[in-house]
Amino acid sequence: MEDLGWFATNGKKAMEEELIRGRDMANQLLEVLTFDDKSNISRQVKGSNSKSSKLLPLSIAQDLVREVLKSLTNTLLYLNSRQDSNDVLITVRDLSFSTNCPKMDEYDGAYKQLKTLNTESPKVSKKRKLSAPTWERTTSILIDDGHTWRKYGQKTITNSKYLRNYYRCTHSDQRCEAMKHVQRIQGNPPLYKISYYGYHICKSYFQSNIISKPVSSSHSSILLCFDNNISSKQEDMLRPSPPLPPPSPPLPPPSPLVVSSEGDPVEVIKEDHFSQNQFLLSEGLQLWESDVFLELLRDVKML
DNA sequence: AGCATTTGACCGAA
DNA sequence: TTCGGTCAAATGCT
Repeated sequence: MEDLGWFATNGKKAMEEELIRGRDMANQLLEVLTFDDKSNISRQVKGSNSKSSKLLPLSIAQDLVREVLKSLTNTLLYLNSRQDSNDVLITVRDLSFSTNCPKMDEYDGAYKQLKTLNTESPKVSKKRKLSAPTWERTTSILIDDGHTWRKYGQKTITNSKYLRNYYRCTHSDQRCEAMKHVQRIQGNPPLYKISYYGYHICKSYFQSNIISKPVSSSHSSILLCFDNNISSKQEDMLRPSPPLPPPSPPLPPPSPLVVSSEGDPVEVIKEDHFSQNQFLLSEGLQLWESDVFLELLRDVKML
């Protein structure tokens, strides 16, 4: 429960920093979007050997979007990790890019009970999980959430023509007990309900945070743990996977939240068998066109 | 070989 | 008894 103290002390400041960072990123994004692509591309292709110059505007913009999303998500996660955050969930619901919501179990009764189920009975427990998810959202597109998930089951649900898919963090071997359920609740336009249970404590979670490459160096040093939930699998599909760097320096202890860093490709559920973690890479830019994204930008702009 | 997915079976809750 | 969540063997993929 000492985390509560940490949270009370640092939460507000951290949220403030996150929001500021998000605003900065949004501004940068705006610049990129209004940039003359052609001239920019030619300049960059010929151009310097600076790190950023290797990126085409599209990539830059994508990175910025990720940063914005990360920032917003982090803030929401902060808010959502407070006990009095009932109203925040409404905001979260609207943030279709948002992600898995790792929460301290101290804050989350549902998770606590789930954890109890998992840890107190070493034998196989097939108890039905609590109905209250840690985090829930409804979205028309399935966004990579920064974590890799392993599907462990699917069920037909009564009164629903769509299957419900069950996923758990691939790092369950690290005692990471994060899980998520994905169910399509509407066909056309597609609408998915995603429920997250528990939070990530796996290493990759920290790693992804640390290897995150800040677009703007000025705010890159925020030492918070958040989870932006972008599946690495999707990342892999987007960019030929570079080897992960060695584990980075220790982060603050069982941190409340975590930021993952990279890629926000669109996560797509297969129409037919609902196989998860299938992503439309080339459609990463769907983000740009989606109402959700525009709404997101609007929100950031208003900060 | 190692990891992810599929799928039928099992189990507890309602 | 039904339903939903999970397990685990079989299978597929890289």
